[in-house]
Amino acid sequence: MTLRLYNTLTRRKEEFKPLHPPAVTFYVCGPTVYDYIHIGNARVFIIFDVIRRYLNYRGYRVKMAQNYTDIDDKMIRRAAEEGLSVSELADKFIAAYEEDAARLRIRPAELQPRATEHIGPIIKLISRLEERGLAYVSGGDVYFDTGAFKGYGQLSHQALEELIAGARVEPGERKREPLDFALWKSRKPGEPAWDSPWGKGRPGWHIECSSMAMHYLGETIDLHAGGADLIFPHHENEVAQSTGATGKTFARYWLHAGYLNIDQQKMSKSLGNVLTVRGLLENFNPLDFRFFILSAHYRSPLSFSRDLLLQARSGRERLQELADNLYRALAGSRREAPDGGEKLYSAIKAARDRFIEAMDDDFNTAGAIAVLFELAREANIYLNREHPHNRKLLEQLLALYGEANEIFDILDLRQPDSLDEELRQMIARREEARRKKDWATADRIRDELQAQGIILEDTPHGVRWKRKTDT
RNA sequence: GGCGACAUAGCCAAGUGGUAAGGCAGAGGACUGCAAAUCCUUUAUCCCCGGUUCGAAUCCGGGUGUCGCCUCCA
Repeated sequence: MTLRLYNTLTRRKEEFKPLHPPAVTFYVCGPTVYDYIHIGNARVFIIFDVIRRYLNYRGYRVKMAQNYTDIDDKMIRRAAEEGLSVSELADKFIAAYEEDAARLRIRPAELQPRATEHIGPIIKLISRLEERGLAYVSGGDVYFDTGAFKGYGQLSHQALEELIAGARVEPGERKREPLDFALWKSRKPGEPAWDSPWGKGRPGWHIECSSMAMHYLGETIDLHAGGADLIFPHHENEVAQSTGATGKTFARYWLHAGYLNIDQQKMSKSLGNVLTVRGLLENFNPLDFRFFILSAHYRSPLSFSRDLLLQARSGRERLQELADNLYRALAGSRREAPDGGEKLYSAIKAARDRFIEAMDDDFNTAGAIAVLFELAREANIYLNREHPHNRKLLEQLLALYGEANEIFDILDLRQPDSLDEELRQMIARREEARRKKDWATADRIRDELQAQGIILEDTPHGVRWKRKTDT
């Protein structure tokens, strides 16, 4: 089986062939750290977190870099508003990002470079472009000469003339052609600045990603990813700069995540419909959000609403319920207990194959999740029927869900924790009342427990408790 | 205006030539003192009109609708 993925550059699904397997180099455009991240940002980071984990699962050794843009116009503006220096602002929101990402179970990339810590390599890259006649100085600024680079528009699949027709020039820019973009911006009063061959100034947005990607991952990287709105101009410009400087392919595969929409519209600051991760997590479980994100294909637009998230939660809880029950059953399981025959073992094997098949097809997470649900039904049937349970079978089931969870991270897989002595006694007293058919007492105790966040379920195999999930 | 994506049951959603996965919600049933969980059953003229094909949700053409990029934006 081979992994196929959709490459924005060619607009088709291609077989994934890294340059130096099993090594894979993967660059993801990270946040500009001028504010808390919103749930649309979170979608992108979750998706590429999952893709990266899946590649590792498939035996690749992924080296991932995700940058922090800690210097640009938005940073400068926001810092002024907050009364902070640009670097203080960056520190604040990098810390906030790390907190949010951790709560969403996004694993940090191996490399998390900051633009301001790589001014040297950035300047070197600009110089290379200058030497090759692809950059020019105008005022104190340096611009990329898009007209001099053959192949501009290859990623966004736009003809140069069409792009020019739509392009605008901001006041104060000194570029020759509307599509040219700043590699280096000369210092304005009060702005942070670094020394350079062109005088004091700061890097443009696009050059930092090219520079850091090549600095850490090499001049040709395997995967480059980001949100769909980065295709143009950001990634187009990265292609131009990097290929322009080295003459080599910059990124072999470009992956782009679809938008997360609210009210049928793209979420954006200007529309005022932004929901931050912090705001979301005040009311929702991070795992429900991950599950929600993974229930759609990563390239499709996805609508967000409270209702849809609640729908996702109900589904996720079914899988969580199964996982908890498997662990509970494991505690009382025996090696020689009935395992229901070959049927379930082959169902587990088939599930693993189909899971991989779905994920190999351009990371079809929705299809892969469906496999987990189908196996869940088989597993539930077994859990309801047999007692005690066969240890080996339970272990194999848990192994399968464990593998899937190592990629998706949508379940809490854990041994059941224990209850306080007091609560245990309440349950025992209720059992006693039930034996005496004293339903009033039994129900009163059940209500009391529920008030303390403990939900009781009377199953054919005895009473079972679980903690009420938050939010 | 240019480029592009999408349109599958009440809702979400997978599915690129062989006759519609999965989830949520609903209905009925089993189990249960009740509840919960679970299991069983049940819900689709695949946006419209043409065409190609023995056969199309899937391919082609034309509509209609929604969204996006072309400007900072994940």
